[in-house]
Amino acid sequence: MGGRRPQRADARTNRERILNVAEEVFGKGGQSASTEEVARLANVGIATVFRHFPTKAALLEAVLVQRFDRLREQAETLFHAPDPGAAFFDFFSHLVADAAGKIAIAEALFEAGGDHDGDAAQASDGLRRAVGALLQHAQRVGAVRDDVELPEVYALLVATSRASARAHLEEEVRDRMLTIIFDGLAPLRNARAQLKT
Amino acid sequence: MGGRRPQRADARTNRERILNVAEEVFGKGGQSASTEEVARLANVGIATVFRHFPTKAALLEAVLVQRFDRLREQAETLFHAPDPGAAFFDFFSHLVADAAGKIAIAEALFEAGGDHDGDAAQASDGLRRAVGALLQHAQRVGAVRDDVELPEVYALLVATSRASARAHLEEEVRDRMLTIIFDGLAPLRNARAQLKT
DNA sequence: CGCTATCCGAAGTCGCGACTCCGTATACTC
DNA sequence: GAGTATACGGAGTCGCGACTTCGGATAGCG
Repeated sequence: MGGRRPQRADARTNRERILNVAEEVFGKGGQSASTEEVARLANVGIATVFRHFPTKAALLEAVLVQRFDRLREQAETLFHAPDPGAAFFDFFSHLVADAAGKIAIAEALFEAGGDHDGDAAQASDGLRRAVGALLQHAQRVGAVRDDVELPEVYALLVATSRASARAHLEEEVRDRMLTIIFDGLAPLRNARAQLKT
Repeated sequence: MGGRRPQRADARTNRERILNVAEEVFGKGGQSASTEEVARLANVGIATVFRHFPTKAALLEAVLVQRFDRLREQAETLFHAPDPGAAFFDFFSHLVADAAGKIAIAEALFEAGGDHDGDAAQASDGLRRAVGALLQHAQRVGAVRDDVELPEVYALLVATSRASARAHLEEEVRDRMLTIIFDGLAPLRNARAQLKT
């Protein structure tokens, strides 16, 4: 008994292609993009999609887990960067730029902050933790104000990601937006506090 | 001929009730909330909704126009406030706080920035212009850096509004997020260098 | 090269939500 | 208070998209 044959080669490649196509399709059209379009662009029947991913939600979740994990790994790579300040700001910029045109990802990143459980929420949490570590390192070297905490920083990260996810936001405007936020995160604000009195 | 009777009283009140209920329903559930729910909560048949607003999109647009116009009026009220700096920041905060739980409005505010035309886009544009005026006034009195422009400020406004539109964002975190942005918008970035007088 | 478990695609089913039809009810006119 | 245009509600229709079924193909083992 138990003589289970291994997965067939074509099944494996199909699953992978579906996942990649789904990332693009959901990225461009959001969660409301149709499963049929994913199948068509992957040169695959609709049934094949559902065979590999029992529901549309499962497919979306698989896409998200893949993406979140990838981002988390990138963040972890920067844990031991020589300049933690640059590491933090670079990762912030990179994530926001990366979100351009990735509607579903940005949305999910956003909602996963909440109550939903499941693999995607778990992966999202891992990313959040990694960002938290980057933030702490940056604060330790004085590149970021000590009095800011992860929740508001992450909220800003998510908000700007979502903002650049949809069209109509030129790269230049996005950068100027980030400049403002980065200025707000920088320390030495108290120069003004003394003035204000 | 031409003896068109005026609109009946019950029709007028129904239209108004539908519009108000729709604002709440779309606010809470986003654009994907069903027309049938609007009808039910308004104590009205589905047909009545469609009689007043030919399509769901038209209903949504009516809601948005109402909301955008109201916000624009509030902004215009502040044009001649004694303290243009406070006026700008207060309006920013107010709009973001107001967006809490108003999913559809924040989303639409966002997308209306783009190519869509129609009444909603026009109303959205009016709001944007009003914010631009507040910004200029604030800059004129030195409450906001001179080198920021409307596009990035508006993008930040929209992004934070969207962020607080959905659940999972406590009021405190929202305020801390705004503090960071406001600090980034404040002038005197080089004050610590020259300790401005 | 034949056998079979595995995998595939096309053509369905099914439910949901936007929108319509029509007989009934109600506000307004005289 | 009778007549009529206007408005109403509920029971439809219709299309779309998630998911299933099943006969046919194909990989991989011997």
